Amino acid sequence: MYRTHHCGELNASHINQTVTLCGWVQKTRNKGFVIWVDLRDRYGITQLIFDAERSEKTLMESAKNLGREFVLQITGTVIERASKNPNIPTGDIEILVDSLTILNEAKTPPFTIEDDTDGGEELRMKYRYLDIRRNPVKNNLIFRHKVTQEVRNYLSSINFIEVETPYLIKSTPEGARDFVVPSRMNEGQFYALPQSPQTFKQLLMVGGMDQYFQIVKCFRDEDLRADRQPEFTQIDCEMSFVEQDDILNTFEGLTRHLLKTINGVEVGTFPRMSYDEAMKTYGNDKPDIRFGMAFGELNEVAQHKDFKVFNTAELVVGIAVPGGNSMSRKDIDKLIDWVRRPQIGAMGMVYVRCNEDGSYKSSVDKFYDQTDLAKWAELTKAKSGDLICVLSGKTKAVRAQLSALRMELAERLGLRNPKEFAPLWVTDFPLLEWDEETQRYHAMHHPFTAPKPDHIELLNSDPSAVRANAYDLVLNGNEIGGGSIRIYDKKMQALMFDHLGFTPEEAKAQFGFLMNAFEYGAPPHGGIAFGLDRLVAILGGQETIRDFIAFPKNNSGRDVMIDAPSPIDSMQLNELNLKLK
RNA sequence: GGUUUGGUAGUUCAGUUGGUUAGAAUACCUGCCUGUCACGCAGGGGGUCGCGGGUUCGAGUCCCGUCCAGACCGCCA
Repeated sequence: MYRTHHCGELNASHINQTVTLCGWVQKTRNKGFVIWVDLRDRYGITQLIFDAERSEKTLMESAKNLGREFVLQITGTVIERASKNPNIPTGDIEILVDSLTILNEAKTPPFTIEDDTDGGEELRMKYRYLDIRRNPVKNNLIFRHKVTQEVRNYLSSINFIEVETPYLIKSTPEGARDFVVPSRMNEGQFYALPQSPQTFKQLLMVGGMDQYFQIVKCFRDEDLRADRQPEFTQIDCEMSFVEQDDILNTFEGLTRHLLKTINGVEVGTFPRMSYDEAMKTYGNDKPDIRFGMAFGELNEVAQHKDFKVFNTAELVVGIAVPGGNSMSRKDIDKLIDWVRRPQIGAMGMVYVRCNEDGSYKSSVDKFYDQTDLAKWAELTKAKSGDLICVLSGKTKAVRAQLSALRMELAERLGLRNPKEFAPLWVTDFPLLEWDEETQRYHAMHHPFTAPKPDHIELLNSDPSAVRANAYDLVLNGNEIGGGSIRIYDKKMQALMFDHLGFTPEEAKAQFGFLMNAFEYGAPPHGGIAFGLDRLVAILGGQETIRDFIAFPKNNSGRDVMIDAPSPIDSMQLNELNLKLK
């Protein structure tokens, strides 16, 4: 047996016991007459003591030569410290070491293994195994484990069955780019890694599994972000014989359970908001509702004056920034520069100062009097001391711009409290979305989403008006889950592919297996998938998912530790019948 | 593909208008230190200023190109 105890568990009650510990050298403090060594493992830190008076000379010598991150096994006696450290759980005791075994030596690590490390992102990724020794990363991984454990417990307790689905599947042109895998045995043919187990979980419903879930890796070959990795994990779920409400209630239950067991937060019934309403009120289909700053549409009161910019705009819309009137002219100018950055793309910004005395001072006083501005304040729910920011232009673009401004200001004002959780269901998503590039409709969710029954008629007359029983679960301004009621009728599915521009032959070649299955008694079904990485990060109070993934990829999709992707040798290429350009 | 910020000691960073031998902190090494725990004190070693080119009497600093990294936009059914 290597050890009798962990480095985090010993306290005054263990005094006089002989113990054996294993761990890494966090730090040595050599005072000459006495050497202290902080020994660290997953559970904590225990102080070892080597003493000129009480320890053998050879032992003192070996202790002197210990370097950071050496791996040790020590046996010694738990003794009370002469001077205690109230800051750590083991601070009352230390181990007077009798025997010391160096299990492994270590080079000096390239960054310090401490909570506030001096290491930069790139270095930490290259030596991720050292990074994982640090508390913040270690604790995130443990946190993630707790979340997945709770998910499995909860779903299992309500009759869900976890089923694994294949990773080597078929490439489809819809949606994100596929990662492809060449097949050696089938010359010139490729598998694709799943972007989601979507069709398989539907086939499991046809197979009568009734309530399925899977914590599963998915793959999308698209550019990365702080909250996006090319391989990521979903909590993928599907249910048979359900309506939208059944699914929303079931997974509201799961989410509430997680918030309670993981965060100790009790949340009431989740509010629901239609997609159209979310776009109108927050300019965004994943609004952060922890704070107000709802949009006020000002067309009625701001147009038909002499201000051309507004008169020619499709939408004039503003938000009230709480306490924003305290901003200096310079601050506001900076804010205007901010919205004019190409990433935001606004042409300019009109502002109204809401003075304490109830008067208004705007950047467009030439065109609007106090009565006009009072109406703006009413529509944006601005109070005295606020600043109203107004943007105008094409509806879609302006909403995106003002939404970005709203989030930025909320961040600056500290309104995005990571300890506060505001879940929201966004429902009634459009079924289809016009794509300018390919000049055709795309499925907004995916091509298996059912239109609302009373909207089927609209498919021919006004496709973009068709709404689906599709929904997203939004938490603190992040989409953490999304799903829909599926099509389970072959004819309906064929009609859907038709609207998406598939010929019947293409539809059959790519999704024939699904439509065939629908001919053998497919139950009505629907489901949802949660982005686990994102969910875990947000429950953990962060928005970047990388430190909740043991071995993440960098911005260019590289694993800098193992140096992947990398070329393969010509033997391998030959075997796969591949030739490089 | 685009916008933007950065790349200087092992590490995190500073480096003024282009001007002497490129600095600080920390880490590392040596010595000292009778209770440390961010230990302290004294000393020491450590640099292809990402790479290539240009301007100049002179470039870490200015210009062009390029590579790498971060954030964001496009993209992500």
